[in-house]
Amino acid sequence: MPGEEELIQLRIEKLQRLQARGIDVYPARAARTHDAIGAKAAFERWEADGAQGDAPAASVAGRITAMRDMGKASFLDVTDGSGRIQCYVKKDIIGEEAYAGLADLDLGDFLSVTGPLFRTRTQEITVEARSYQVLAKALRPPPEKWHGVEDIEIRYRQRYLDLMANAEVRDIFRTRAAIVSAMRRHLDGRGFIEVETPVLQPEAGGAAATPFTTHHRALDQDFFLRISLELHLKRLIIGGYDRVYEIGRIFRNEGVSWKYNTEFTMLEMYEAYADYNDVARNVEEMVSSIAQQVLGTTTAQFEEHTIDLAPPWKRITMREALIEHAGIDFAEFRTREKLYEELHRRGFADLDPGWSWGKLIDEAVSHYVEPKLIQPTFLLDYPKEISPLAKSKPGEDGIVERFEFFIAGFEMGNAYSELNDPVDQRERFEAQRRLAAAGIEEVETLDEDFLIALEHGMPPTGGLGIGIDRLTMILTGQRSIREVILFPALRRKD
RNA sequence: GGGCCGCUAGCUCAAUUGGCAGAGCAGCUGACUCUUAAUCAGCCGGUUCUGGGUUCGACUCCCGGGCGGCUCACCA
Repeated sequence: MPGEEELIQLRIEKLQRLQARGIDVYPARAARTHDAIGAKAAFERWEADGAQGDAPAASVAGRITAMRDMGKASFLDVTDGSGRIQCYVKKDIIGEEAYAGLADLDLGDFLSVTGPLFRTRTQEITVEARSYQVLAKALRPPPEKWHGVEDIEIRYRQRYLDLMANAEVRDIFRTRAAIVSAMRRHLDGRGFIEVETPVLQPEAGGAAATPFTTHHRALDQDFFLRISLELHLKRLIIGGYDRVYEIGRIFRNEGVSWKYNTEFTMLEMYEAYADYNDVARNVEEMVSSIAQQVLGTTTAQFEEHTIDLAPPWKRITMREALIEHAGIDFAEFRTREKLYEELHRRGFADLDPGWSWGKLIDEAVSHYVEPKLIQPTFLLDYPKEISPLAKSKPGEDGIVERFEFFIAGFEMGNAYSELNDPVDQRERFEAQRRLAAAGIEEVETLDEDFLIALEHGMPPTGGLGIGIDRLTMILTGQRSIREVILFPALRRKD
């Protein structure tokens, strides 16, 4: 019979047969004494203790992931969150009726099996079923047992099938959770407090990106989904917390690619009385500590690269890096026009004449430098025009105390000695506004409410943002950000 | 948004030059009381992403549309 509809119909008929026998196919409670791994461990302990007396018994519960029918005995594989355990159902032991009932079970159903543990001839620890209980009937067939789900569209749209079929995928998201957990431990251990700030904001600031907009009906006012966490966290520093962080989702209404997802998770942390050098030390310690806890080592394999995350990481200024990798000393091209001309001469095709000097430098760095930064590297001292929230570097005109750090050639995070001079900050916002009028750059919007906060006084502060998705990519060796986001943004399919 | 590639059974994949749309897994029937990608025999299963066109004949060629991947652009 089976097309999809027929397969579903057959399962519904089985469900109805079970119900006709008075069986609750979706019971509220499950008999369960051990998870799969725990049951095996219990049996091994009993063996290690000399196998005295009766073997331990267990109730295990999980999804039926394989059935091997031998006629008057069957083997079922039951898989739960801990792993897989085999169950042996023998007609002589379980009885005629219960054995016949196996016919109404399907791959994908949830089942609880109860009985003593034993080792089969091939030494596999197995539950010898004395009884079983249906926990939930599945109406659709699971993915194919050997190849699993390979179709990328199914994997993303129906992630549960991907997780069901592909253990490596389950591991990636466990690792992601472990990364975030280790990150919290690191920060909590250093006296940072975790806070939550608004996702819906009247101004979306803290980054140069296009926000999503929405409308609040009761307030009859438009809101933006946040594009960074920065400005609210600084308000908390102003309020008197010395160390704050937030791990939160942010949203940018821009293109998607292997390294950009529409919504992504960022850690931002702010530390009063620290500067960007202090932040850099904290970053390398935190990331290497996370790797040690999650991977058991401070090296990570990413494509063909072995990444060494142990501190200290390389530090190089943007100017030095451009000299080293491109032979351009931007000190020799101090104006926008000269730099534009030089890059144009070098074959940059898509330069916009409206771009600022800083934006042009950024462009050159993206092209010449970033792909070379395979081992963890702090790229220091950015142009002021593209860093409106960072403090100027003393003695260096047009440069601010800012770094981005790179691993495997792409950006992981961004940090500054935060600008705390409210007059300077206002001028920076105004300069952004002028840039927006002159060119096509995405710019920071002026946030008057934030400026008022700054005018109340903010201590010298070091701040940082890290893309958690990207860090997870590095630590799990994944080439696409969609492989580390459970439900990546996809176009709706109708 | 541009370019390139992909879409065939529930899943994983075939299909020669344009010539009857196939296999494995899953499912169904039967055999089998220690199997584990169980095995053996038989059977069922298709809007070939979608809408047009060319042709005696289209999974295959042409045009439009959808979704996805890669890439470029955009983007901290």
